[in-house]
Amino acid sequence: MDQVHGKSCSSGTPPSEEDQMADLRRGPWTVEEDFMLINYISNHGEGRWNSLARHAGLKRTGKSCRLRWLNYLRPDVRRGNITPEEQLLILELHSRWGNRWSKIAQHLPGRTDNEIKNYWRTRVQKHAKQLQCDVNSKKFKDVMQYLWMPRLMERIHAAGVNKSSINGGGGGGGVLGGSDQGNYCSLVGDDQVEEKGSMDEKEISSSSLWSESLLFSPTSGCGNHGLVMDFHEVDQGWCGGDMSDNLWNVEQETWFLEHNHQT
DNA sequence: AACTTCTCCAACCGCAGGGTT
DNA sequence: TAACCCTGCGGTTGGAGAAGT
Repeated sequence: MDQVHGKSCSSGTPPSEEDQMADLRRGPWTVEEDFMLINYISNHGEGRWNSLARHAGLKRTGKSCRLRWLNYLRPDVRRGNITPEEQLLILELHSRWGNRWSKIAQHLPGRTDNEIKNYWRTRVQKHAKQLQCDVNSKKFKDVMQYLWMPRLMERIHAAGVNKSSINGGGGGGGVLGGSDQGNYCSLVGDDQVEEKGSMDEKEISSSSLWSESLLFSPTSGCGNHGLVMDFHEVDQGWCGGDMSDNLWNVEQETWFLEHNHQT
């Protein structure tokens, strides 16, 4: 399905600018195109994408080349499943910045804004839909804050314990369990999206978030903030249980919403 | 096996902002 | 300072493959 935009220029006179535009390729990249782009960038570096596209002999727009490079060909692009750490960070940063995908991506080394955006749309938004709430609603933010993020932290914690090499943190931290100020949960509260009194970017470097996450003690994060958090009557215990893939649990989340968001 | 529906993600589009002429 | 170009961002789309019937 090689799509070529419009007519192709016939032999004879050199192609006009219009013809060149009309001859631009669109759609999926071929191996040859990838090779040409990689080769050119390795010799000349990236940037100035329009002229790069011309000089590399690619019948693509500069935009297309840039996108292909940044989202796919760059050597440091990470592929594969989003890890719990990354998921937690995405939820966390999205709660702070909203759909600022590129900004969020800066804190996930090797992940592209496109990938994070896709993750959000295909997983998180879909799940919000299942819960019949808007991703920007208080309800949804509460689910994120009180269910998903603790679950993720629990997973990370468990994984860390299994590896027996958590950075000296260990138990008791209870980042989620403390008062409302300054703890992990507070980041998601209210309708904040953007940096009022903006925290310095350094302040939310991934390393600080990791350490916060790893300090979390699963049992301490549950019963606080005056919210009803006793899920024992719901299948699949809320704290503990199978850590393999229970981030999304519509039943539990519906229960949570029913007991905390009666309308 | 054939068909339909769903999911995921690569790639496109339009727009905004910044730099240059 | 207006016009143009380039880059980057966020939203959206379309197709391939997986899953379901």
